[in-house]
Amino acid sequence: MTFTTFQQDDLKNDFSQKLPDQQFLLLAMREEDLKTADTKKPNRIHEHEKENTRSVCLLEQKRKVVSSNIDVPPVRKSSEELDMDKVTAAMVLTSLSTSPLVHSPPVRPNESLNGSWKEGGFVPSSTSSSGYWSWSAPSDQSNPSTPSPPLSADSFKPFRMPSQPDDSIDEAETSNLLFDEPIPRKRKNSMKVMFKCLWKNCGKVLSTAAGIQKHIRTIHLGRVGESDYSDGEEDFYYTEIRLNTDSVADGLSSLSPVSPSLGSPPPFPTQDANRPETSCAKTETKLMTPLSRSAPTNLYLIHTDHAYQATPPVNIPGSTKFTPNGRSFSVSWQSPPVTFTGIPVSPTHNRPAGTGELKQQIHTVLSSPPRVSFGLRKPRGEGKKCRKVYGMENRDMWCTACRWKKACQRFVD
DNA sequence: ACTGCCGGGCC
DNA sequence: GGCCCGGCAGT
Repeated sequence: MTFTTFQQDDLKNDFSQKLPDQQFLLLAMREEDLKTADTKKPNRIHEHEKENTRSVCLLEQKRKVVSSNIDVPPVRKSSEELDMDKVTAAMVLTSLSTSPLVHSPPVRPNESLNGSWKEGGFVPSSTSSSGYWSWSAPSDQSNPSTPSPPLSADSFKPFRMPSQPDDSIDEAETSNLLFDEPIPRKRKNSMKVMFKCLWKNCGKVLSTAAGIQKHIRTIHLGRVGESDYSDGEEDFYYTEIRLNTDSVADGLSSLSPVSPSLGSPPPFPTQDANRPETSCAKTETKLMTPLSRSAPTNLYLIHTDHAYQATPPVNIPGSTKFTPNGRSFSVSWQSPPVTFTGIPVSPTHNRPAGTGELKQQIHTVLSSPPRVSFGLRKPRGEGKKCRKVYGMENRDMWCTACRWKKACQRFVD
């Protein structure tokens, strides 16, 4: 499997020729978009969980647009259509980018593809020149007998994708969304989706997202009394696991993008011909744009490493590093039956505000426990301290802590 | 430069 | 544990 890195300029032009034979997904965001997303308070993701569904719907809608172009390749979209794409893409990006957990966008083929699906999958779209969605056409059809769309309804999973509903999205800020389709289509019924707890030393696997969330909530987050309440934090600590019963690893996952200019966390789309799913890794920065589709046998785990993260990124064999515009991110993958897990970053990180520069990298890590990085140092006390109040000359009046150059105990902030 | 205080050493 | 201080980092 290979991924290709595109520069911003590539996206503006027809880059279809540059597409590798394999699937890939490329998502581009404007720098402003990323900044916007970055400056949002992490906690906000917890405030709009109910918007998750909306995010998913938007994705589907977006996908629909894509598919609509499939059969009409070189035809340019109408301006109205383009506008809609813009809006939709912006909304999707925004909502997804704020989601710490990157789940692949569920898409219902029947609805989103307008019946234009062909057995082989997507047909190259000419819309790439418009900076929108673009799919690469699979070169072969792995399963002619199953002319179903790559994305099946039964694979739709209501992943929670916290979004920010009240954040108006400026169409003008919408950037490019480029998708690519995995070439080979996978057979249905060969995958089983499970949810694995990423909590350190846990690894509990449950069959439902709700179950794993509840598990995390009650067991790890200690929210016994509010087991029914979810603020989305538990999303950070579990990942989707695809258990493949098929030995053939023809599925590919796509990867996506990143803001060429900012190096945002690339959305991570993976595609499953039959079971599109979303595998999302949340990041507190909300920069992650989780547009993922998974190949039947692959599950990607995305991890974003911020400058403050203490743990260095882990690269595993079969990974690729992108360096769009100097900003890099890497993606790792493996063939089935290996499972990728997106490692979420705790939303509770102590992160400096206004992180304009997003030094981010996306990594896929195998079975990595959730990593949580804390601020190295607690915020400096702002109030008066013994030293200031009494002065150096009255050092004997200082509290003990101050005398010992420890955190002041008398004038606690 | 000043200040708060962490991390660590010494007793 | 008490005491002290080098040094980092925020202001």
